[in-house]
Amino acid sequence: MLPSAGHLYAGSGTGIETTVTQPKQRTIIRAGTTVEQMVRAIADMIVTGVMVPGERLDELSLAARFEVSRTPVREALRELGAMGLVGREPNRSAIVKNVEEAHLRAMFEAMAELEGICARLSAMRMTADERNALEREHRTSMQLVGAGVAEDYAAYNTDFHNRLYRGAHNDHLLELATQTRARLAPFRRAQFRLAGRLSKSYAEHDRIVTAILRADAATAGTAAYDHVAIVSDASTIFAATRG
Amino acid sequence: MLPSAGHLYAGSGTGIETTVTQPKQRTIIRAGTTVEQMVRAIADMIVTGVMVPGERLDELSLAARFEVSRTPVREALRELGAMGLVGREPNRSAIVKNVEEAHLRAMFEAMAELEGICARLSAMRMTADERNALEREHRTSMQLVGAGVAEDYAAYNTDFHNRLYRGAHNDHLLELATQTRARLAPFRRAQFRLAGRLSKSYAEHDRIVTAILRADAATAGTAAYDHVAIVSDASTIFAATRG
DNA sequence: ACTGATAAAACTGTATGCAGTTTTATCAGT
DNA sequence: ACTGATAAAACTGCATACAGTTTTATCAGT
Repeated sequence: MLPSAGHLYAGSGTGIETTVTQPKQRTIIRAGTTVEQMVRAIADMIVTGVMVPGERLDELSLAARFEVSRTPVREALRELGAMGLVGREPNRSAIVKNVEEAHLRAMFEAMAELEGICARLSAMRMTADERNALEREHRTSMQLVGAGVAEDYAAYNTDFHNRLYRGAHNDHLLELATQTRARLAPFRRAQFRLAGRLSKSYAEHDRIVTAILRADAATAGTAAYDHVAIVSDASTIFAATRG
Repeated sequence: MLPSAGHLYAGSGTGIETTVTQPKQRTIIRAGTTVEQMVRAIADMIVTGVMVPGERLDELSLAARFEVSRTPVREALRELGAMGLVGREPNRSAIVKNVEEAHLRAMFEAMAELEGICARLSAMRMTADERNALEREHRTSMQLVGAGVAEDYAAYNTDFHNRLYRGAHNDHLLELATQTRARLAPFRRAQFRLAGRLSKSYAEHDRIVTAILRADAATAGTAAYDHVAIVSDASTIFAATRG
């Protein structure tokens, strides 16, 4: 599987790896269903520029490429359509959408606002247990920074942000944040490959955690907003250089 | 098609109408593909409570219900999953996601935050034309309040809020707001039947409009937040009485 | 050569079939 | 009666097949 996209995964930490001989345990990484794998793979190819905007994604070619039938390909394309990464019209091939500058910025801006809200609400609503867990995990993550394994830190990072979303104690907000984050995932994946980003990220997290532990809602909100805004900047630069 | 959901469309304005005798021209309304129709039909059934949270959506039953094969059903379910209306896990039936009491409050809170953000950004970013249009429409709506036709005011109200969402000049925020609003729609509908709600709504709009015209972002944000929060209160009361 | 009609190829939309997984029902052992 | 094992039924994931639509290639008429 993933014949042409394979190299994308070699060091990207999505951990798909489909050596048939190996049982698909892989701790918690869970490769997921065929369709999920394809969604991620294609999403990555789109945002990394391997597939250029306007490029046709015909089902048969993709099926051949991923060595599956057209059925899962169709489902993957539909999901990518819902994610806004590909355009779809009846009886026409799906085409790679131009995730152009403007919309990317919009998504990051929205993400920043959402994270800000979650952090603010977390500062007000997190239980003692949640605060303790947040602090504990945050401290632990320092070691990951030292180790410099981007892959591990990315996994922790996801966990950290999910804690913020859940800490707001608002299911719908959690859903909106998760959803937006999922859409930005492919853009963010490339992020941690940048030098020095890890320790900066940790410092930013620290500001957020400290504010939340102090129940300082306003500071937590702005800190979280800024954290995303920074990633946004770095990411748009990346997007600009690839085009 | 749409055997059980048919009545939903009779007066709902989604304009699907599937009388087979009629050619599917329908100007620009475009019924769309089978899958699109199903997505909308199922989404409506979920949101209107015809399908209750936790209910299993097994593919075979749906296929029978809509008189199609499982393939389009699967694609519809995948899209609904991406929309967040149904939950999906590998090898399990899709299930209708929760829209219960607690979640309802969460949705209103999230909606308030989103409206607040949109109003704030609108105050900063609306073009002169947008501001003028907003003011003009707002003034016109006063007559609707006088007439007291809740239905007409509701239509205007939707328009007003959409202006706010668009005024933020952020596609993704527009999407999140629209999506959340759509989910709350059924709960909000009963709102305007409450006595005195119309003129109160107008007054609240007025505060928002004034702030936006003055480019007073902070005031616009809080005014919009409060506007939704008020509707939320009235609505949760309603929700309590119906259950 | 150039346009327009026409046929072939390519491709999407949907149906159906099979393999593997999960759920449900049945029944022996206690 | 009640638990746990086991077999049957139900259902999902994926593959394949076919019908209908769109695109491309070909060729007659100018």
